[in-house]
Amino acid sequence: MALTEERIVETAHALLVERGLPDLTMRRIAAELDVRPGALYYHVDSKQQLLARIAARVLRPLQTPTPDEEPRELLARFRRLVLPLRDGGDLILVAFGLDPRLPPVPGLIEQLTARGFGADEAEQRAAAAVRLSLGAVAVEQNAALLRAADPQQAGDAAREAACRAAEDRLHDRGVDLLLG
Amino acid sequence: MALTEERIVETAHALLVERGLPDLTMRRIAAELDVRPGALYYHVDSKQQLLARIAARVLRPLQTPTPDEEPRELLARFRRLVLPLRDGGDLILVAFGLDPRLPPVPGLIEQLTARGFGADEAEQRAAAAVRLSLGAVAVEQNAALLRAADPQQAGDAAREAACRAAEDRLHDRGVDLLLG
DNA sequence: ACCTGAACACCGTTCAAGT
DNA sequence: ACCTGAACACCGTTCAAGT
Repeated sequence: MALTEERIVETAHALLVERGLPDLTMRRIAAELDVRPGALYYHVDSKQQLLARIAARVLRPLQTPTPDEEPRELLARFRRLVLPLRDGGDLILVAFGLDPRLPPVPGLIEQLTARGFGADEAEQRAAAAVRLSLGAVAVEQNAALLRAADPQQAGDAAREAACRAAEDRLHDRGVDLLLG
Repeated sequence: MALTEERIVETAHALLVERGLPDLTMRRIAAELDVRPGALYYHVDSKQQLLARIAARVLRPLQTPTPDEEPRELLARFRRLVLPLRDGGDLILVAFGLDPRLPPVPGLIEQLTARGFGADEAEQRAAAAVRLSLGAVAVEQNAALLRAADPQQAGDAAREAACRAAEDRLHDRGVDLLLG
């Protein structure tokens, strides 16, 4: 099958889901596609650009908006999308640097204006909420990685669940304050 | 002069301030200290651990608390400390994964309780505010790097200042909502 | 047009051997 | 105890040459 940017992004996305961002190297992606590393650069400018495409793909489920979805539910979906990807927060952080109007921001603004916020107010609150979610996810993922690496805490499922629950509450609370 | 962990952290911190996180390699740090790369590993467990020490050093000015400092001013200082470091947000994000009670969190909690918030409430709001700041700084730094790399926008000082001002307002607004 | 082969200029980390 | 020399197993990226 011919190599295309589409296929590269697809394969890289699958690799991200399975192995996480640290293992997402150009050489591994090439190997997965049975191709020499240099071949990727005929279809893709750089790894940076490829990561941006992958991030957009990760967030694609948020682009088809469930109509009248509550702002906090939209953000919760955002969070659930990014959280399971190892170092996924870092990836999406880069993507938002590139394009601040990535999902779920436009949908969020729409819902907030529909709920009576002014245009500027809705825009600011949406941007702040996404930044809070991203910061929280990135901190949480780093903490989880470190717990996994620490032999003292590794495999402690109860502790893991407690940390997750605490971060969930924190996130909900912050989002409520920003969007309430 | 004898190589010590202290000297390594000091040199690495200086290198971070001058060149940014992407150029902060073990090999460069070693070269700066006129030593072979392997020598660092006699004093430091890993790059990861070294980065955590550097992050703590970056945040040290926040540990000596200006008495009765307004919560938003404390967070503004946090932001001003991290923002000028190239990819500094990423570094501090890792550090907070390691230790969620890094400055300015303890001082922030203290100020919030002094202003009448309950202990849990103060803790949650402080954590949320730091996560918002970190997410905002990371997004902003990535955006600035991309603008600098884009020949179309590079060197446009007016646009740069406008972006900065917009992010400042966004940050202040978010912090007010979380700490108000 | 599309890909290979091979290189360039790097990484973090380890470890026997030297002092 | 502390450091060097040298290697190991990787990176992203480029580019002449092949098809």
